[in-house]
Amino acid sequence: MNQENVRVRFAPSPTGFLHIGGARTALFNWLFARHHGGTFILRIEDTDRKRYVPEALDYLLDSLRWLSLDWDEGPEVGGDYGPYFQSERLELYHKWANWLVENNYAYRCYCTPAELAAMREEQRRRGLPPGYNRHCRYLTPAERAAKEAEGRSYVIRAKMPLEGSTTVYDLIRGEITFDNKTLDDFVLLKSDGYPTYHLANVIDDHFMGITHIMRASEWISSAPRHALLYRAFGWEMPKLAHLPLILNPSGKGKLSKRKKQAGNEEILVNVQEYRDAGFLPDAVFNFLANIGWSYDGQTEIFTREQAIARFDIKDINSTAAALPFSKMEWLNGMYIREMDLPSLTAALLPFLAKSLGRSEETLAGDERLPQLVKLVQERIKRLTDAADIIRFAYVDHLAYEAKNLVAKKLTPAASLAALQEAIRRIEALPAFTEEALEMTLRDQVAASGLKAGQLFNILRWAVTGQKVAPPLFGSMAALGRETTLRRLHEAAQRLADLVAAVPS
RNA sequence: GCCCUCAUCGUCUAGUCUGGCCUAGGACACGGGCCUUUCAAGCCCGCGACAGGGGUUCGAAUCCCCUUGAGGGCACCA
Repeated sequence: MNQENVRVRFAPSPTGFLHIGGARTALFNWLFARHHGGTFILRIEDTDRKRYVPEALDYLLDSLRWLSLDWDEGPEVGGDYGPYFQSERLELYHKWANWLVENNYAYRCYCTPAELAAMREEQRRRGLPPGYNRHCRYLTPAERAAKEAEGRSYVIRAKMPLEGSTTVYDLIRGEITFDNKTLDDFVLLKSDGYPTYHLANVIDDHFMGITHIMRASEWISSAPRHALLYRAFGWEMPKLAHLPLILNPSGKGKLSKRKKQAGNEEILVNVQEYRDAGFLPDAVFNFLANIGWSYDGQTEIFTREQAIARFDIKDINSTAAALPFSKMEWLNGMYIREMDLPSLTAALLPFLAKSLGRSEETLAGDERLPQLVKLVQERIKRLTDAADIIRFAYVDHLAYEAKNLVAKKLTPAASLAALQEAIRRIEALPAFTEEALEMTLRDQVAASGLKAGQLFNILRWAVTGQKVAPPLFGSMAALGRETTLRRLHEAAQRLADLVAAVPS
């Protein structure tokens, strides 16, 4: 095992909700840190003031906590390498940006956004590759002094080598070489005094003692820029691992925050959407761990602890993956079936409350709830599926057509007779339990020569008003003697009316 | 346009580094069956892939090259 003290970070920018791909990145970093007994750091990259969303930090922390991805250093927990908000580290960035200028690795650029836009337009029109034309790199001292005298605002750009090549080593992909000619003089420090990702990330990773950088593979192209910065500073670069992208379910394009729909299939992009859609955090964790990484190529379901024990960067895939959404549903169902009743009930409460129009307190106090939850456990994939299945227990009046009470291959009159016999038996029951109900009703089937399905279908409609419902005896038991019998009598009345209306 | 990356069932993946154990394994989905009072759950069976072409080798999914395809990047965003 790795003896070095592993320090990794997840470094989101607070611009909105936590993207499921971001969550996967966080998850892999977390697994890696936990596997090595290292440190998982949360760093907030809030250097883009235009896209900054104040509430985003709360969303981020909520989502990470929901997934139980606890961080050892960062917001709310502190640490010895803070501050963990980049907006509070501006002095550091200025210091080192200036150092780069003084040591001829960077220069001040006075080009205005308008000039740059014009330049880009020109490049586009002439079919040239986009990129800064290095205008200010070649300013004479006099020109430079003049710009300064004008008091023009400036950015600091990296002075990239014009020839040669830069090779980075990726733990997942091996060596990746870039021709330096293709690297433009990117911005390090913006005119508003905030650093760009490239500068801040290198400085912070260095001073925070980061040992491994695990980030999405969309960053591969910037890796040589970062490598060159490390070289200029004379710092050792952390080990790199670029994680495979998560694609849209269609497999076309990376999973974007905007595309919410692919055909009829819904696409859940943010972690909170998974929660709201009735997914369990453990299931989402398990699901995410299976994208780009696999436990052993055989086992689909595993605990966090098992994943931690087995996690290794070397087993991370290099191939981009589409989200297997239907597998997410299956997995969630598996987790639901594994839960104990009290946990499931607690998890279900907010969803039931919302859908059934009752308060959580009311529902929690309903003595029938445990039985109902039990009925639901084997037939839901998402927590949101439960309400419809047990809705029959929360309506005052059942709305269904009387003809549904007529069993297959039976006349209305015969159906009525069967129903009445069932009522007689149930009323005679000394104890209204699932077992007692089943025994006497199966007795009736045997004695009457009816098919089980014939009798039970009549009763299901009578008791739940639904074609599809949970198992009959359990449903009756959950409903209770009084409600069950009342509904049975109502059904008998409807059937009687039907028989009277359609004599045959 | 330029640079970079990737390429196994519809999808997620194992196998690729260290060629032979691969007539390519698992899972989801799909189809069929069993069970069964409906719906589920569970169990069983089935369908289904090494992108194509060249090499290297006694032997290639595994190594090399080319083609094709897909994706990412090319901002005073991260």
